[in-house]
Amino acid sequence: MPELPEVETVVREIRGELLNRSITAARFAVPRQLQPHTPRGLARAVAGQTIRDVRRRGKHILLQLDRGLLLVHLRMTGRLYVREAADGERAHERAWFDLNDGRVLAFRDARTLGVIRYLRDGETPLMLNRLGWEPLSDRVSPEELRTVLSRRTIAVKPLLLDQKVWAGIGNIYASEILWEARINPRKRASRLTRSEMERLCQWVPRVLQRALDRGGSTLRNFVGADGRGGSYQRELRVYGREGEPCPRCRAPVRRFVQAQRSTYYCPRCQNTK
DNA sequence: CTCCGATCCTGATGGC
DNA sequence: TGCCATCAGGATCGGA
Repeated sequence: MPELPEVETVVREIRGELLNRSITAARFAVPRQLQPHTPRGLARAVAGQTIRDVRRRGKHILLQLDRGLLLVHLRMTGRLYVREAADGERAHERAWFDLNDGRVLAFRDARTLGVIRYLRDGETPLMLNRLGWEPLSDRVSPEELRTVLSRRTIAVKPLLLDQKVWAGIGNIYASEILWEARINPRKRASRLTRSEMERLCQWVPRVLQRALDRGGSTLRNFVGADGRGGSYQRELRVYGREGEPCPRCRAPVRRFVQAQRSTYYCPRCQNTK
């Protein structure tokens, strides 16, 4: 599920169910996902604390507790939702936070690449403090972007996946953003023209906001916290559409691999060398 | 610093 | 049906 629009959707869905509930107990199935904590240590740290706020930074979900922050990163296949304890486990659940209203905050993650951490008050790990701009709330000028990109020889598409630039963009929206901005995904970041940087600053928030408005994208039967899933996947312009006509110029969409990830683009309208 | 590739995992899918 | 290769919405690590 999880790029910024999907993570934000999850946060909005679970927020109301978690605010002012307290965690009575917690259990964890995969110790590796908790490092450097142990399952017992983490359970002891959060038990008895009340959830005061639920928010997002980049792709991280942050639960503000009385004395610290519970951080959840969904990575590739993680999902986070509240269910009735009596309903029983769903497939691949890896962590459970019992709430004082008889429900459970469950973390489901088939590939177990997701991460759960507890940060005591004042503790800010590299994970969080290296993150870049928040796309929906930080206004970024082309000049600021140019400063950040000046020494980056990496291609612009993998650059968008670098969370130290903008935090929250993932593989789907990177392709979508570059299609909207008509930028060649292979172009080196430092070589973008002034106009391309302007378009990037415009389209990064626009694409993510539009996806958020639709509740995010749901691919391969993954669903959001409430089990309904978003609808934006139907509106993806190029991602997953190899061979289909570009919605702008009808040229066939192409797929190729950059930094071990698929990139989709239109060779005609994004051919700016 | 920046970069690139390998790596961590499991499950779904498609070809034979 | 079974087997195998490939792919997957992410991020970190080590070496160059």
